[in-house]
Amino acid sequence: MKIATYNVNGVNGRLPVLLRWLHEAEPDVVCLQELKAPEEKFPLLAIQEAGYGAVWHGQKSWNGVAILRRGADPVETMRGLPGDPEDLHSRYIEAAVEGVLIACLYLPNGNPAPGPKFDYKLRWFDRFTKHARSLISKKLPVILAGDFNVMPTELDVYKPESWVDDALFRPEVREAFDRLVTQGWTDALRHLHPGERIYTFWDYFRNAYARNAGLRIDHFLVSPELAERLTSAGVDRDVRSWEKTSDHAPVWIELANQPKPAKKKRCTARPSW
DNA sequence: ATGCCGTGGAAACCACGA
Repeated sequence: MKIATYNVNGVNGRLPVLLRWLHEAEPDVVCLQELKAPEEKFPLLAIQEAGYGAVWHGQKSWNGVAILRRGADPVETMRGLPGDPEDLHSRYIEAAVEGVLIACLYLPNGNPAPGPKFDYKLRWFDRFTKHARSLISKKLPVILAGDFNVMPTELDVYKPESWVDDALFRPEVREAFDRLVTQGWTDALRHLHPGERIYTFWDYFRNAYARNAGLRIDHFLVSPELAERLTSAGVDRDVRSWEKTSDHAPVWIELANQPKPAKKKRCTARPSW
């Protein structure tokens, strides 16, 4: 199973790019962020014609998240991050696909920092971490995928020294990411490519893509049993060079099919009592 | 390194993004 996450930066403005990439990459599941479209303007028909079912949580102008599934509709299990009824941003949606719980998130940017937007980011992160705790404690296969708006380490930034005061790289945010991962999640891209420079975002200006002045901010965190099933992971960075493209590139992981239940073996171990 | 580009929405500029 191939699962992707892609901050499209406007699902309607980006529709030709999205459809071309779906056709070429053929992911089984896709988490989208920054739809920038209200509920009724999600391009369901075009996505269905491309062979995907979808659940989405839209919002006028900003934010918006969706989960696509090839050949069927995802089974939605939650929309909106729990923990604050006052928070109306569409930044979280969750669905079940073939026994895997997929959480699609768009964590707040948080700039300028310090300030109210940064405070909101930290509060959102805290709520998300609480929810992630409840997911991992269920011992089910879970994937947290999306735009986390965090570079976890210096390796994830083209020029770390110029980002230390930024809301995407400040110590509070990196520490929050650490606390989350420490619950038992595996950062899939980093796990399979330790020490490698991997970017998922390049600014539109200053020729960032050509200079490879990038950031790794789109992540896959997988639960322990899925970590064992990881076979590969990567970034479709070429998509970033297309016309009218997003400033993010699609990121993906592949999971081995669930191993068939082992044949029952005679238990040779002694009972512990 | 400062939103230098890009999107969406409202009103020919503004909010927002990272």
